[in-house]
Amino acid sequence: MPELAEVEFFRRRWHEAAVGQKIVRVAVHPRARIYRGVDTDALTEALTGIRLTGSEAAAKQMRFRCGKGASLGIHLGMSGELEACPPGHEPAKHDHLVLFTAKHALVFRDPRMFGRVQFSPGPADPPWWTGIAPAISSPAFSPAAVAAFLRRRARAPIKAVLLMQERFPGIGNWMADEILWRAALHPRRKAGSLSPTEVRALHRECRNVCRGALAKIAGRGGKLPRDLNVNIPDRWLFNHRWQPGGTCPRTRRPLAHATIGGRTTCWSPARQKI
DNA sequence: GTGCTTGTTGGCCA
DNA sequence: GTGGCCAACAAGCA
Repeated sequence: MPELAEVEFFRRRWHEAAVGQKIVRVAVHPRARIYRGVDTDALTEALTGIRLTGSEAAAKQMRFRCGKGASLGIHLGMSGELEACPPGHEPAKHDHLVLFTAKHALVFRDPRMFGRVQFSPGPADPPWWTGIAPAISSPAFSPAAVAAFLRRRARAPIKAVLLMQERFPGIGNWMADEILWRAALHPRRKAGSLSPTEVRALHRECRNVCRGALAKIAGRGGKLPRDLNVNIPDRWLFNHRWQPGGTCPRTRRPLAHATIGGRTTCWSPARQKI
């Protein structure tokens, strides 16, 4: 599920519940795949008794700062979610990491375990954080940078290219479809075939969809919505893409589905032409 | 049982 | 060496 804006939504859940609070107990499922490469004993020992001091999200990665600069990294993978439960929460089958404070149990739940926990004990920025590409909202995400990337991936379908985190950090399957739909680009178009005008449209809609999704899903700056996706307007493709017999909210014509770039893709044939 | 699923990675091949 | 494609990872759901 989680792409850029959902990640921010879940980050805020933990942040608002627990920043400033001390972690009094840590519960881990040590053999869960989400800990691949992480020493869970060391993680438990390092986190117990220290305070959560802040958090950030970048692309699909979250970083929770604790104690004197240690970093807990969380990637939600395909099915991960974060929740702030009452402090008496009993970890369930897929609750692979639970941080208990006096007031909450911070739960990382992930049935499919494509997610990942990382930990860096020192104050230095860990490589799993510094390696994230410049945000789509940043000046480094320029039309020229997008054009250069599309030239390098010229033969790949544009849908597949939008999923490449090295240039489009935080974009996932539904956001990629939303961007292409708004830019009126067929997902099978070869990346190298876009005109300069189309590249500018793609760049613009990347920014618009990121900004809009953050505002609707994570309540950007304001109050955090109670649930995911409840505020996404019906004028977005998002609310129509999985409906049986779903229609394009702009053309009112039927939507199409196919596997493109290895992923299920939805588009509006009346609007997005090859 | 079958065939999906909003992510990432490594292996294979052109 | 580069780029593109695909299976694998694991569990739940229809």
